[in-house]
Amino acid sequence: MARSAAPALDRDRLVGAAFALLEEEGLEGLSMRRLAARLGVQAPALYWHIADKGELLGLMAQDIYAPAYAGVPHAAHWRDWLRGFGHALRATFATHRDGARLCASAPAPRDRDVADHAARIAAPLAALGLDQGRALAFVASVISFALGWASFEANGPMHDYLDEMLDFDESFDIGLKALVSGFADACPGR
Amino acid sequence: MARSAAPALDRDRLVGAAFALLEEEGLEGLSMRRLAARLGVQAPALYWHIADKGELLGLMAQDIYAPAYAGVPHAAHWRDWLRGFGHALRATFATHRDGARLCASAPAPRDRDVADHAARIAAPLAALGLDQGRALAFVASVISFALGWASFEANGPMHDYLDEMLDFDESFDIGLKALVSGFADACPGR
DNA sequence: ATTGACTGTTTAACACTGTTAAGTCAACAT
DNA sequence: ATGTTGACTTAACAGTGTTAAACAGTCAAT
Repeated sequence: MARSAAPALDRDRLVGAAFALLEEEGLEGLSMRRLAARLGVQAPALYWHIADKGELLGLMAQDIYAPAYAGVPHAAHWRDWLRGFGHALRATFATHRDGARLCASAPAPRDRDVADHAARIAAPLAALGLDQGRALAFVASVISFALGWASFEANGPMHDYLDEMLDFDESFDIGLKALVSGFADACPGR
Repeated sequence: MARSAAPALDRDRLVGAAFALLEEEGLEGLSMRRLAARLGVQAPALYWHIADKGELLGLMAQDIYAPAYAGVPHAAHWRDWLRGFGHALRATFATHRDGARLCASAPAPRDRDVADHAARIAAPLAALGLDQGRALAFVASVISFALGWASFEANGPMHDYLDEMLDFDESFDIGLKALVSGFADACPGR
């Protein structure tokens, strides 16, 4: 069972190299052959460790989302948490080149338990007194906004267009604040 | 100058066929060769009419955005206009298969006049009394939200995940309402 | 010690992709 | 009749994700 021969390649090293390649070459340059070359190996070897490129992108997307969830500062109200989450998301998208485009095009894993996954997403908000339905809807909204914004911002020519007449950071903050504080209307009490 | 030989191919027919192909095969199946085949022509012939695939996608994106702008019902307040715009956007994205992903990946045209373009985007809101800076920021926010939401929703496995416990239409509406009504805070007077 | 299984990788190949260069053929102007 | 130009074809390049088959190596059992 436990083999002693060092395989020299595993999922983690693979994903790590993929991120390094992404940083250097962008999403277009992230090809299986180049990734293999960087790992000193032939392309088909990668398929021993992952099913296809989609799975690789999925793993990378997970590694982009995870720190966003983890990096939300402690919050006393679910609205503060959502704002923190939004900013954390945007920050993570910005740290990895083409991060938003990657997350937008990465397929979600398909073997997971649905209810479990949803519960995990909604957990931080549920802990702050929000029912799961609203929690999911709000999180989905914030993710959509951050993802859409980052895609928008990452669109080269579009960026140059708006850069002269729009402060991206400030405008994102305005939009996020508006979105979250607007949730109050959809929420009884509080 | 005016040739009488029917060229049989022009930009409009090209874009039209591209949309038909998109509907049938999805964004992945939208290749230059397949598009050419559908037009009864060889692939390189397309390059007589467009510079590259990016330009084709850009034209298609324009044809997706345009009816969204045109389809916003008359509004007395900029907030009503923004809500109408958001819904129109989502409707257009939904009309064309992979519409959101297409718009997210299509490059913006690069020869246009920046100020002019921005002015045109902000015009409907400016007419309702909003200064151009805020108008651009708000429109960008609504586009980002709708785009991100549609990308989110179009992500197959993710959709199946959330479909059981999330009403996409209703949740989008909640988010959009929240976003737009939240803009009031960023706005003096009104 | 030899066999057999299993892991991890290689080589070769398939069916594609976007795109360019060069050639072709009709319609027009001179 | 000649040349120009518009619109297209054929051939090709360099690259893509992915699969099948072959091949080392290392392990467990015989």
